[in-house]
Amino acid sequence: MGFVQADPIRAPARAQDLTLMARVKDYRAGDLERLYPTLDAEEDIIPNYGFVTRDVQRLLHPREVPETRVEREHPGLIADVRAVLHERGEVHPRDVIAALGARRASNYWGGNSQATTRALDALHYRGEARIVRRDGGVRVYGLAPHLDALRVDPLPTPDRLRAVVRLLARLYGPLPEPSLRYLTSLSGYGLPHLRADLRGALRDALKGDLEGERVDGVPYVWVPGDHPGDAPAPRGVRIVNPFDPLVWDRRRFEHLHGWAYRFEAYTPAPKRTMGYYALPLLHAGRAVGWANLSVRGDTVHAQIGLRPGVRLTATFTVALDRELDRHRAFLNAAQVAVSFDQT
DNA sequence: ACGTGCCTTGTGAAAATTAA
DNA sequence: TTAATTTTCACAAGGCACGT
Repeated sequence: MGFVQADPIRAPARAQDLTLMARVKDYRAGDLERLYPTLDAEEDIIPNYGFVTRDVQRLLHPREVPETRVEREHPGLIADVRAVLHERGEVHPRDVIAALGARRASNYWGGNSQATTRALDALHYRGEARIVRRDGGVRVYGLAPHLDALRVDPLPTPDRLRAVVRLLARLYGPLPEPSLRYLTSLSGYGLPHLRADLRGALRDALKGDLEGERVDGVPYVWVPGDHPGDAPAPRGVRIVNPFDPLVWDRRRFEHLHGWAYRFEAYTPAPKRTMGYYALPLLHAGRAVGWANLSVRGDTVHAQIGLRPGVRLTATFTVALDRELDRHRAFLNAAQVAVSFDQT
């Protein structure tokens, strides 16, 4: 995949775990965090925050970063945090609070965070630090000599840009051209000084690297070898997370499945129609509804919503039970309790 | 109390398309 | 060729589930 998007909300498991359990045999919730130090994995941004291989990370560095908000709000703090990191070699956010004191900083999403933690994040963004592991989901920071080396000997910029667009097209394609444009612009956060060139790289890819066809008048694109007609017809039921590449592009979802899936975490509770963290549910490749999963005690509670007109055939319920049992094992639970939303 | 992530919606600007 | 209209793009703003 090259990139797996991270999200910490456990409903029922972190997004990265859900994405991986759909693709890795016998994957269990928490495996990525547990095995991360032994894997060819880094945390970085393309097109969003998540986990990348080092080959992919080389496309993103060296990164020329404009002044971040925490640097503006707390002049000099990042130098102090850098000094603590270099002195210890490895720090948990609470170590830095202990060393430098607690100070508030506003974060991008409108909330408050510890200023020192924002500064660690800024060092990571700048390629001056890496995530060495997570401690119960909390990032532990260390030095990043492999990124220092890239400052001296970077990949050629045109190669980096071309590979970024190809990665997006491979991971999220086949997909509508405007969606690839959107993914490319989002990736500008991972390559802030190459934003304009990224647009050019997309133009070049559309003329050269990628293939495409119109579907119902919508221009779809993909990397050579990924022609949608070549994929085997999917079978069974699959419950996937909101950030899975299979459903990430809401435009494609709506075009292919005929209804709008929405991530409703930002929707005020009374206005939600599916649920805070409803997971798209597919049967034989068609999105037929959603699932809200939670673990209480040793039981996975599955609340299933179905689109109008979807019937509970024997084929469907057997396949659903099989999928829920996969989730039960993944979540290390003993049993499953299923209920259906009234529609 | 804190750490952790981000998608959707609204708005105005720009670009593309169509009409004059 | 220019004006009008439609479509696309870019940006800003905002909240919460869950575990420690």
